[in-house]
Formats: sequence, C-alpha cells, structure tokens
Amino acid sequence: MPESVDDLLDALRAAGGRVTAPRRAVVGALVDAKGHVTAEELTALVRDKHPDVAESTVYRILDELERLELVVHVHLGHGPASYHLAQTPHAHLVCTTCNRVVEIPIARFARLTRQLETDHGFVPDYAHFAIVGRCEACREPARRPRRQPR
Amino acid sequence: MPESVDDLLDALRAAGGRVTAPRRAVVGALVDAKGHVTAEELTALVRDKHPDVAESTVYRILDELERLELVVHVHLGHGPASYHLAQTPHAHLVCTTCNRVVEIPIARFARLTRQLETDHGFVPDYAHFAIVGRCEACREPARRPRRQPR
DNA sequence: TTCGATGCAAATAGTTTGCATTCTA
DNA sequence: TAGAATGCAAACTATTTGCATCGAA
Repeated sequence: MPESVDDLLDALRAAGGRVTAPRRAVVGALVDAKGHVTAEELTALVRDKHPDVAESTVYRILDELERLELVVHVHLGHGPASYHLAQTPHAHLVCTTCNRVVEIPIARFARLTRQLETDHGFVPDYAHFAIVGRCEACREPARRPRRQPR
Repeated sequence: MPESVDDLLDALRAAGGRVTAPRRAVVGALVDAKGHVTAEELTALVRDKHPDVAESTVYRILDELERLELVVHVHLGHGPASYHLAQTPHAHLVCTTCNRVVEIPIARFARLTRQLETDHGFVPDYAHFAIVGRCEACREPARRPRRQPR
C-alpha cells in the first residue's frame, strides 16, 4: 500500500500519467494531512505554495488517484466528501453535533454484517458512507456540546 | 402518529399554520406515495393536479412537516434526500448498483448499537442516513445487475 | 512534438432564500 | 385585513465538464 509521496507519484507515472506540479502538490498535501480532507481543504493547502491550482484540477487528481485505488472518499453526512489515502478499510462514526469523526475497524461490524447478509442478502459497504449519530460529549447533559463549524 | 391527510392538516393548523391548496396537495401526495419520495418526485405528483406549485414551496412544506415531526427525511446515498411520513423509525439498506431500498427495523441493530455506545460513547442514528452496499441480485455473478436510473 | 494535464468559465444537481404578491383565518 | 404562505428568480454548495492552452515525456 503506497503511502509516501514518491510511491504515489510513481504509481501515477506507472499508470501512464504524468507527474506535474499540481499533482506533486496535491499528493504532498494529502500525505501531510494524514486524515480526512475535503477537496476544498486540500485546495487551500495546495494553494499555500501553488496559488493558482484550480479546484477542478484537485477534483480531477483525486478522481485519478481513486481510479488507481490509492485514495478513497467518504461521505461523512451533509457537506462535502472527504478524501484520504487508501489504507485498511475502516468505518466512520460522525457526530452530527460537533462533526467529529472516529474511525473504527470494519471487524467491529462482523456480526451485523453477517446478519444483514443472511437476512437480506445485503453486503454493506461501511467505508464509503459514514454512520452518523451523537458522540459522548455532545450527549452529556452536563457538558456543553462542542459544536464545530462546517 | 397522525397518518391521514386530515390528521396532518389538522396538525399544521394546530401549530398555528394555514391550510392552503399546495399544503393539501403535498400532504395528499405524501400519504398516497406510502414510501420514500424525493422533493422532485413529490413536486411532480403535486403538479398532476396543481401545475404551478413551486418546488421551493414543496421544500418549505416538507421543512415545516419535519419541524412538527410528522415527516422525516433520509439520505439514501448520492442524489436527493427522500421524505416519508414519520412512522416507527427504521433503517435503510440501499444498493449502490440498483438503488433499491429495503427498510429494516432498528431493533436489528441492537447489538451493534450497544457495542458502539460501550466502546465509543457513540449513539448512532440509523434512520437519517442509509447503510449502503450491494443487494443479493446485484452481487449474483450469474444474474445481470438490475441497474435502475436515478 | 505529441497528447495528457491544467486553468478558467460555465454547466449541473439539490436545496435555500429574498421579495413582491396572494389568500387563509 | 394582518401576516402566513406562495411563485419566481436568483443565490448557494459541491461537483463536473468543455475547451483552449500548456508542458512532461
């Protein structure tokens, strides 16, 4: 599973693609971010050094990286999709109040998965759409919910 | 749990609202539809009889009905949200290939819910965001996936 | 020197909002 | 007849696309 900037750029090249300044910058930002970033956030990171990279270019680079299965995107609820490097697949718990995201191993869902498959022939894809709900801090009546801007 | 057109209109009136032709039509269409409908689908249904009801009006009526907890909306994946009358809360399994939706009782998730709460203090809200995956028919290698237009 | 990648602008989908007008209560 | 609800157009957010230009190989 390639995770360094050079590995990722090599993979792009190996797929017949070209290594350009925007691609270097997007891949670099993605590796540095080490987590979930939206296309908009990624564009902002890239523009620190390369102010005129277009957001559509960032989308296109992300699409290409996804096609090569180097990057994955998740829908964390309302709002834009988040992208991250393709690691071992994991599910996302998203708090609808504070927007915090917790990653949890798919293995935790083994029982439910078995049940859904047995009862409904349905194989869930936990990695691509989050499970939304409320986290501990935001349910605590005592503590104030730590609401975060979107 | 009010589910007849008159009950719903009464509830709107009781909340200080007014009963208008668009409201009658939207509530009627929602009751007739007996399932998940998008705002666009609902608008089309309403326009059979009342051709100049604006889609923004449908959204506003749906918002008001949700505020009164008479209607609920679900995000079934990509694409528009779906609305339905507020019945006993249920989760939605959505096939990413054929877009078919299966409703299943939240009770099925009891174990997972307990686990997520114990391990992460997280209380999932299965009713508001679907669980996506692939249904039996679409995984069958023999049968052709029955892909449906969006 | 070719053709893949980019920047820019415009298109798209889904939803929301501002405002003048309509119509219920 | 007050003010809630509506229609219409425009704004908005997230994303995609067309096209002329640029630049990596």
